[in-house]
Amino acid sequence: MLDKHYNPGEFEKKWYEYWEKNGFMNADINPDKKPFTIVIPPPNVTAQLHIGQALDFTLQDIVIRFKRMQGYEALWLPGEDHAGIATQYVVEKKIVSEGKSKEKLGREEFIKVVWEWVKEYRQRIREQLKAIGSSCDWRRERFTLDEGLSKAVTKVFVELYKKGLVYRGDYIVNWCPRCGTVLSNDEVEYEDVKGNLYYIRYPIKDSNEYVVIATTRPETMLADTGVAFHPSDERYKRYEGKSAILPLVGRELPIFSDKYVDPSFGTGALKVTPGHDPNDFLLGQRHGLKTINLLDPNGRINENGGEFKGLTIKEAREKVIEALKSRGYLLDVKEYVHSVGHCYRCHTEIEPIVSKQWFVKMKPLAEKAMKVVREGKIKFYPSRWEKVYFNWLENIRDWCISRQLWWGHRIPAWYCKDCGHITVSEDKVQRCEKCGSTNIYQDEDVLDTWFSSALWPFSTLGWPEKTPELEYFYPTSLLVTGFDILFFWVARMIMQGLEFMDEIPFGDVYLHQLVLDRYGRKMSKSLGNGIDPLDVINKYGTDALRFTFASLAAQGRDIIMDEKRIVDNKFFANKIWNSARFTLMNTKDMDRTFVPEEDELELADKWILSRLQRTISTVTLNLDRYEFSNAAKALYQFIWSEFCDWYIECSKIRLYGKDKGKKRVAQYVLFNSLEIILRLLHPFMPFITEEIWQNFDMPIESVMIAKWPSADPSFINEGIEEKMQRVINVIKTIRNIKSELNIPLKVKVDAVLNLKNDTIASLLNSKVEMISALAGVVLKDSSEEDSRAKASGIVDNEIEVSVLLEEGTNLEYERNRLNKKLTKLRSDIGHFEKQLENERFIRSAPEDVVDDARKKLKNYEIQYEKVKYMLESMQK
RNA sequence: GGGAACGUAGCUCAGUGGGAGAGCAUCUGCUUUACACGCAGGAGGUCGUAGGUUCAAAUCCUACCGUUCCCA
Repeated sequence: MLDKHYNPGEFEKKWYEYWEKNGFMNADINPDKKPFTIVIPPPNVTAQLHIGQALDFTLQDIVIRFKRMQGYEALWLPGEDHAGIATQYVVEKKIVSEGKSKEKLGREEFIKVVWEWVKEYRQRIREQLKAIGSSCDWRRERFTLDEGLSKAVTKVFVELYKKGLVYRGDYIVNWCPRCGTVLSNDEVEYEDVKGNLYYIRYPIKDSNEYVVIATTRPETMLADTGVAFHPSDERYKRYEGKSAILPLVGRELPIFSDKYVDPSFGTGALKVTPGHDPNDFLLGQRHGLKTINLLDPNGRINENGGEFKGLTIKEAREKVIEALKSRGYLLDVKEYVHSVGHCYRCHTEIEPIVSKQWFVKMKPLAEKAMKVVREGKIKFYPSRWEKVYFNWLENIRDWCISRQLWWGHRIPAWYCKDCGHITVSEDKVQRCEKCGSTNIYQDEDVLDTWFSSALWPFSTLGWPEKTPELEYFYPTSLLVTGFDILFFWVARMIMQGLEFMDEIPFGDVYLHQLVLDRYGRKMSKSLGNGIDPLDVINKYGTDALRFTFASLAAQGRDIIMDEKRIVDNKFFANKIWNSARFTLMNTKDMDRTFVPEEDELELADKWILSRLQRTISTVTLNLDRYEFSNAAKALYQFIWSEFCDWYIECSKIRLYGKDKGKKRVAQYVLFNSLEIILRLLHPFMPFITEEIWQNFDMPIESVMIAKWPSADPSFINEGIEEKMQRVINVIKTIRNIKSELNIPLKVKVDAVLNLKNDTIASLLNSKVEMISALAGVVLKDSSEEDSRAKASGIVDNEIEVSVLLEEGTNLEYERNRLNKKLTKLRSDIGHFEKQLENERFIRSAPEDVVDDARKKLKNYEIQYEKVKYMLESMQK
């Protein structure tokens, strides 16, 4: 027996264990079934899961449970990501707080400590995934640093190198001084920072003239190798071809023109620093300028900085400004807000530097990746993301993949100290492949984490081995992730899938929103506004959280997460719980083998079955389109406003009545409706549906492996729905009248129905019991004379209902009600009269629209007359 | 500077050419034996602004105002 209140904490864990023990979540190669595969976006092992990931995994689980019930061999492959830079950062922070440092520990020891961290957090993540209800096949769990996956990474690197798509070169890259590594362009976040614009005088060689240059980063002047202006800028034309003398340093700088320079910025003259600015780097390449690197690997000014050697960037800036000022070069300082790149992991300001790094040539890969989306082989949901995807790929630049970290896949490249040759190989290299020397060493750096996650859809299935799993489950069916990693991850998976599998990695990409707090702010540690999914689960239950996610997962870009929404859905779960409790209480004695004949079904039975079929098709259709919120809304509306509010209430008459034959028909419909509801609801609310299912002693051992209901159109009956709606409207009209007159619903009043014809009469006469029970009335024969005052309402053109009033009832309320109704009808009539008076409307609008307007006008006119008559007869 | 969105009831959002919708909040009345985590009934919007297209615009077009995100 079910408790009066829904207490999710009491059963959630139990059912997850039950599913796991019975292997319901496992997927195996099965030639008789079609596969449906999702690989999890592997969470970083840096921390436990946050609410955004809870959303991500909930949506995946909804789809995977749906597909599993539909009969697919549904594989949801779980795993975690080693997250190179991020994990190294958090572990480093931890050991520093313990008074240690990674340098003191050394590479090998440090990596050991990281593995300990990884072990702990992988376990935490697993537990959280289970708490959310994720039905993953845990036997297939993977980690990006697993042996097999590492082999895949090496193979991809080597093959791309052989194809010339991976190369090593000097280029301007983003360097994070805190992490001590370079980053890819995509790992840099730009932010407006308040700074200054410094106006510096650059003397012209062999003259008394000078140009003034404005810069936000005066310290980089030490590495200046040119001065530029816009070709059309008359102010500087005469200096073209001359040289400027770099203050403090004395180096000669060629002066030249280039369209890149913005004449309206600062003074229109630009100092060019190819070694420390990405745009200047390109400019320098175009004009053959020297590139000077100012920084040593520790982030301090090197010998190229002359007197400033040994200082950090920040210190150097102050000293340079001081020197410029004291030597008369600094003319002005103005406040200025400009955009500065920050490390996406530790938020330190990044330094553009020129350095030798490994890159992936992106253009050829990008072409193919665009093609498959253009041809519709990969579909984005919502589709507008395709534009963003194309925009990025069209402007793509080469991808810097080497990282100066210890934690990650070591770059499989060996340098020969004798001949300088680079040997790139999948196996450990002992001698230089060119000169045979053993005087070689492996690259110290590791690969960007995203380089390995780009292979995730096939490396997790066994690639580079030709496994049967790969054959069966690849390409995967769906990828669900946040739009924030569209470039980092989604696009790169598409490229690598096409390059190495010769096939797309997935057919559908669903990009969900980001979860914001209830004020629409991003959740962050510094704001302290993050929501821990486990807290929510403990408070309201997993199913309430999951249903909330589903309801909010619409086409918008954000999800505003207000705890109130979760509370609402906990109430919904309680409602479901109690409808099941009611059903259980009232079907204990039922014979489950009994199936009623069609003519035994009452209006309400046929109605709920018809509505149920519609709900099945609505939910199925919307899940097929990944329209989670529409599916959730359809379920909410059906369960609460139709099944509970109307069907259960109607069924009570028979369930509590004496007629055994009628009772068992109601039991049949009630039980079977609930059973279908449980199946439909299961992907959204797996725990409560399982708990209820098990209480009903169903023949199938878990709702999770029950079949997804398929809509049976033969049960859909518009005529029945319309009839039921009219009965409902009668009841609502009576309730409305009573409420306006302050008569409590349960106080029975006498009422009379005025019906236009026999068809209506026979419909309503058969529903007298229902109307009496649900509206709280005793229906009187309309032919009987009754001198009591009446309060009447129009249900529609053919049905009028009058409540007979006791002596002394204040009729003022009733008059107000009718007058309000009259005003409404008058405006309705006005609207359609106006429309129909318009000749052009009659001429141009489709016939059915015109007919419809005519019909409505006529109806309103009839009703208007009736209400007017009612009012007049009350006046007397 | 380039690109993508968004602006509808107090809040969160549905609604892609034919009379403005939902949930929550709010108001009123109810200890109705599944559920007060409930039941019933109300009130609440010139659909950001201004033009245009159309017989007809929340919906299509243009401009503007406001908000957000991505890229440089």
